[in-house]
Amino acid sequence: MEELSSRYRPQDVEDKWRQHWEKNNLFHAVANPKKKPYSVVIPPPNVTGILHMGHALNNTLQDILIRYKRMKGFETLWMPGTDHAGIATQNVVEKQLAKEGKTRHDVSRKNFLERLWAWKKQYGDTIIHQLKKLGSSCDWQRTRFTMDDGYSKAVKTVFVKLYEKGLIYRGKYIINWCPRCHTALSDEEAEHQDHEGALYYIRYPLKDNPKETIIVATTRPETMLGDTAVAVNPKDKRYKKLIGKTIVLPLMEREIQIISDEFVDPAFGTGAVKVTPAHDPNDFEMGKRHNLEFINIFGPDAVLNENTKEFNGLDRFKGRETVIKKLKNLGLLEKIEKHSHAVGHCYRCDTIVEPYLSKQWFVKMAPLAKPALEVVKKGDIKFYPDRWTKVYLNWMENIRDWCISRQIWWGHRIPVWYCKSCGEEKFIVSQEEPKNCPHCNGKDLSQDEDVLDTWFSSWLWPFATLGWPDEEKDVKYFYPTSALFTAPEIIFFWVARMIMAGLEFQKNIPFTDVYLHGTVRDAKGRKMSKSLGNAIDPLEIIEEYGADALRFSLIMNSGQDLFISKEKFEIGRNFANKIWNASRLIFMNITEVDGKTLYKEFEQLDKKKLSLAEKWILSRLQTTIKKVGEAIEKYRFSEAENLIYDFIWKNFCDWYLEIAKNELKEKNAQVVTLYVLEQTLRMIHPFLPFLSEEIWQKIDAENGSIVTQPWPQYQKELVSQKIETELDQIIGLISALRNTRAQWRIANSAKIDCILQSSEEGVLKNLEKDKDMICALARVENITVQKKTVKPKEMAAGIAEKVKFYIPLEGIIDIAKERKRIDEHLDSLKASCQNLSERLENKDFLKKAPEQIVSKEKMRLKEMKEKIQELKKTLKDLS
RNA sequence: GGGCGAUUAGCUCAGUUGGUUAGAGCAUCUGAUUUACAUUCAGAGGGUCGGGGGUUCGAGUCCUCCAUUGCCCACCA
Repeated sequence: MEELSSRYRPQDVEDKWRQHWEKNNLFHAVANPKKKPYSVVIPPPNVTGILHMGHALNNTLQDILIRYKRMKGFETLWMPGTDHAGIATQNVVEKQLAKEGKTRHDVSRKNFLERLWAWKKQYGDTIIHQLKKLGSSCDWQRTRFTMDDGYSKAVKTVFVKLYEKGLIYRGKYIINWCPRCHTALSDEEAEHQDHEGALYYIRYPLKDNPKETIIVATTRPETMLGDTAVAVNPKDKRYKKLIGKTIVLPLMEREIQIISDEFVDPAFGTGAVKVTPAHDPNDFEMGKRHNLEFINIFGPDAVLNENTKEFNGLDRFKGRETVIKKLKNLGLLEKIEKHSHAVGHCYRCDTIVEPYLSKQWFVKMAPLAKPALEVVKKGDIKFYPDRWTKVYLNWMENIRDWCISRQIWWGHRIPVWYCKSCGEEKFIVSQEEPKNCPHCNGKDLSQDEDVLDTWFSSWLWPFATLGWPDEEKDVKYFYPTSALFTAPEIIFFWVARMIMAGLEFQKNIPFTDVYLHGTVRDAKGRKMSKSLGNAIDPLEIIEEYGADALRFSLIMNSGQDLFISKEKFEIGRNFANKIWNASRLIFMNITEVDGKTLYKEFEQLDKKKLSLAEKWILSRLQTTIKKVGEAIEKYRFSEAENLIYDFIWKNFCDWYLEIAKNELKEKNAQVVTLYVLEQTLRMIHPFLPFLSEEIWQKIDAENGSIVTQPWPQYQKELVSQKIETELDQIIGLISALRNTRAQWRIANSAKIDCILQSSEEGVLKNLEKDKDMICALARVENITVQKKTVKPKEMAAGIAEKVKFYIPLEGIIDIAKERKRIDEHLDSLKASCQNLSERLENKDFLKKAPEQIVSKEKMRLKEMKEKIQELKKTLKDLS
C-alpha cells in the first residue's frame, strides 16, 4: 500500500472528499417506499449569517445523526436552507445605504427590495458554503430559502386559512415598538434586561385645591404628557375621598380624573398610578375599562410629538430630562428613588423598545396552543434534555397572541388589500391580488404596506420545504421529521410555533424529538460574540486543524454549555493524527489482504485459533460498536466520542497494535487488524467524516464512498468477557512491572529479567503462553514462570492480579527503599481491607443487602487478604 | 417576583435504576526516541464529590434546608 505522510493533513483531503460526495449526489434523498425515512430540517441560518461556533456545534450534532442513520440504511434527508431574517437583513442593507447617506425612504420600496435581493444573491450563500466546509451532509440540491416562490405560497396559504378560521385579526393594541427599526415586535422579540433605573415621584395638583396634590410614582416620567387619569385601588383608605376628583395634569394643563381600579397595588410606590393608556399595556386595559382618552405622545422614532405642546420634537430621553427639570422647577417633583427593573430591548438592534399603540395584525394563539400542549404532554414529542418540557408547557399554557405585522419592507407582504372607497375596515384577504373590490367592485385597491414576522414563515419550515402546499409526495414520505436540533433560546420563537403550525396544517407533529444543545462560551464563561472580541472563528479552526478536529473537539468532554478556548481543538487534531498514524502502521505491514478480499478472508478465519490479543480487540470492538450506537440513539454525543476515543487510543493503539506490531507478517494478524481498522472507520465516520473517508478509500478505493457503507453491525459471537478479563489481567501485570521499573529508574534500554510466580495452574499456563508479549511490552529480557515461591534477594517485588513478580536488581536495589515501597502498597491494601471487613461484620449489611452483593464482597475480601499475606511474606523475606 | 439548572482533581467534564479503592482529557511533575505518531510513549502526584441535616446495611447518586452561580419567564407603575 502507498506511503502516507507522517502527519494527517486535513487541508490536503477535505475539499477533495467534499466535492466527491457532492458530485456523486450521496446526500440526496428521495421518497423511497422500500426504506424507512429519517429526516431532519436544518434550523435555517439567517442569510446575513456567517458561521460561528454555535452553528458549528448545531450542525455537527445534526450531521452525526444524519450520517449515522444514513449508514444504518434509512432514506436520510437533511433539509438545508436559509431564512430571510426580515429585520436583521433589512438592517444590514440599510446600513449599507447609510454609508451613501441615504435611508430606505430615499430610494423607493421597489429599489430597496432590489438591493436586498441583490445582496441576498451575492452574500446569501456564504453560510451554505461554510456549512459545507464543516462537512454537513445536507441534501444541497434541495436548498430552500424562506422567500422562495413556493415558500411564499405556503405563507400566503397559511395566512388566508388562519384568517378564514378566525385566528387572524387586526386591531389597535399596545405592542413593542422598536424606535430604531421602526417596526412592531412580538413579545418574544423584546428581550428584557435588568436596568438600574429610577422611580420618580410626581405631585399632581387637584383642580379644586391646587395646594392639595396626589403623588404618583413612575419609571418613565415623560409618559405623563399622555396621562389621561390617575388610578387608585378602591379599597385604599388613603385615597377613598379623592376618587372622582379632577386633577390638572402639570405641564399639559389637562384635566383628568382620579379613578379607582382593582389593578392598582396599594403597596407599590404611593399606591396611586398615573394612567397613560397609549403607552403602557396595563394602562391600556384600564383605559378601555374606564373609557379614557388614548393620547399618543410619540412619533415612530420615539420623539415626542405635537400632542406634547412645548416638548414636541424632543427625543424620549431628552424629553424625560426636560420633564423632570420643569416639574422640579414647579416644585412638583417629590423625590427620585433608585429602582432596578426590567426593560425591553429590541432583539435585533438592542434599542429600548417603547410600548406603543398601533394597528397591527395578530394571531389568536390559544386555539393553536391547545393541541400543541397535548402532543407534548402525551409524549408524542420529547425534549432532550427533558427539563425543557416544562419550559415549553409553561409558555404554552400562558401563551399570548402573536403580533405578526412588521413595518419593514423585507419579508412576505401581508396578503390583504384595502379598497379606497370602502375604507380600511372592509379589507380583502386573498392569496392572489384581487382585481376589484368584492364590496363595491371598485378598482382602486392597495395592498397592506406591512410584511409578516420572519417567524411567520419559519414556523412552516418542516413542511413548506418539502413542497407544501403544491407537492404532497415528499411531505407524505418525510413528514413528520425525526428530530430537531436547536438552542433553547429558540423554543418559543420557533420550536413551539412549528409544533402549532404542523398540527394545524398537517394534522401531525413536525418532529418527534427535540434536542436542545447549550450555548458556546469562551473559557471565562462569556457568550461568544463579535462585539466582545472573544469569538473563535470556526473557519480558522478548520483551516488550521481541520473540520474533523473542530467537530470532534467541540463535543468531546463538553457539558450542556461549552467552554471553548483555542487549545481545546488540539484534542481533535491529535486524535485524528493518532488514527492516521495507526493506519499508516497497518498499511506499512499489510501484504496478504486488501479491501476487496477483507470481509471474505475475515469470514473464513477460524476465530478460535486467533491470539489472545486478536480475540480481545475483536471483543472490545464489538462492545464499543454496541455502546456507541446506543449513545448516538440517546443523543449522548460526548459519551459516544469518549467510547470511540478510548477504544481507538487505548485499546487499539496502546495495547493491540503494540502487541500485534511484531506479528503483522502473519496473514491472520493482517486480516484481523485490517478488519478492525475498517470497521472502526465506519464506526467513526459520522464524527470524523473526512478522515474516515480518506483512510477508508485507501483500503477500498473501488467501493464508492464510506458515506453509504453500512454502519458496523454488532456481532455478539465475537464478544468474550473471559478473553477481556484475561488480557486485562496481563495489562495489569505489565503496568505493575513498568511502574516498578519507573520507581527504580531503570532505563528502557537496561536489560532486566523477571520471575512470575503463581499458585494457580491456569494462571501459570496463561503466563507461559503470553511470556513473549509481556517481555516486549514491559521491556523484559527473560521471564521465568514458576509455581515455586521465591526468596527475594536483591530483588524488587510486587503483586498484580493473581501473580507475584520479582525483578532481580543486583547492585541497583536499595533494600530499605524497596521495603518502604512495598509497605506503602501494603498500607493502601490494608486500608481497603479494613473497610471491607467492617462492612462484612455488620449484621445489618449481611441481613439486608442483596445476596449477590454480599458474596461479591466476601470474594473481594478473600482475595485482598491473600494479597496482603503474600506481600507480608515478601517483606519478611526481603533482605 | 416565579420557574429551571449547576456546584465532583488547578481547568473542562463523565459518573443512566443507591453497591468495589469516585473516572477521563487538558495542565503539572519524573523519565523515554534505531521510527506508526513528540499532534508520541511510560510512570507519578492531585478529590473529606459546595455546606449542614436526614433516609438507608450502604449516599457523588434519594429527601430537606442553606450558600454560591448561571439561565429562562414576568404588565407592579
